[in-house]
Amino acid sequence: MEKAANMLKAIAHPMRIAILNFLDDGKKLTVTEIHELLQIEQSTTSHHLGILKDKGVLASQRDGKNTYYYLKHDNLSIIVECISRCACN
Amino acid sequence: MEKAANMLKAIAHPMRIAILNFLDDGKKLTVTEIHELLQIEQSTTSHHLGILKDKGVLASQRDGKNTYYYLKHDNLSIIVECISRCACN
DNA sequence: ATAATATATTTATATATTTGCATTTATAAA
DNA sequence: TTTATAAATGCAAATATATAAATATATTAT
Repeated sequence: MEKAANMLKAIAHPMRIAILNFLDDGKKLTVTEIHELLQIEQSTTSHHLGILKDKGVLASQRDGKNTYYYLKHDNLSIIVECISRCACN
Repeated sequence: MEKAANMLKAIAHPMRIAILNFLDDGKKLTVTEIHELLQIEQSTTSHHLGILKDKGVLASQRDGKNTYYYLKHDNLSIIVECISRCACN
């Protein structure tokens, strides 16, 4: 329950929800790609990704200079989708 | 997206997840019932319920001296269920 | 080894959250 | 009107979080 709260807390941030939206369908993106897509500082991006990874929301995989981040559990997309729907009224 | 983040942030707390677990299947509980179930202060309970209501997660309905709280959207249970499953590994 | 690029970490500051206690408001019963 | 019960609010201390800037580390190419 504590862990569930920490995962949700990690997700519950506009930037991080935006990141998760980019990572649906098993997509894998690098820190730089995300930092360019979201137009936020590289270090801030890395920090957010670190939080998501630390709390078990994302996993990462290094390939040369790049680190690819992706959803650790496919169904986490459902949460974002579901909350977005609920938020629309 | 901002609102979705706020709803998630409201949910993302151990006590509040516990509250939502009690409120599945359209159940309605009073502040006192929840405060006794969770063994936390009445004011703390009320505060948490206020946050959940303010962010659109719960709704309330007064009946005499009691105020009943319940899920505003049935499918919010899914989020708690889903995150709990993901948190289990 | 050096330079270039991609990530990660550290640090400092600002801001927000949690919690319990004391108090207040609202409703019902005596 | 007074009393009892239920819920909400204001306050303060402790704790946690967000952000950006600067710095550090890792990897590849020259």
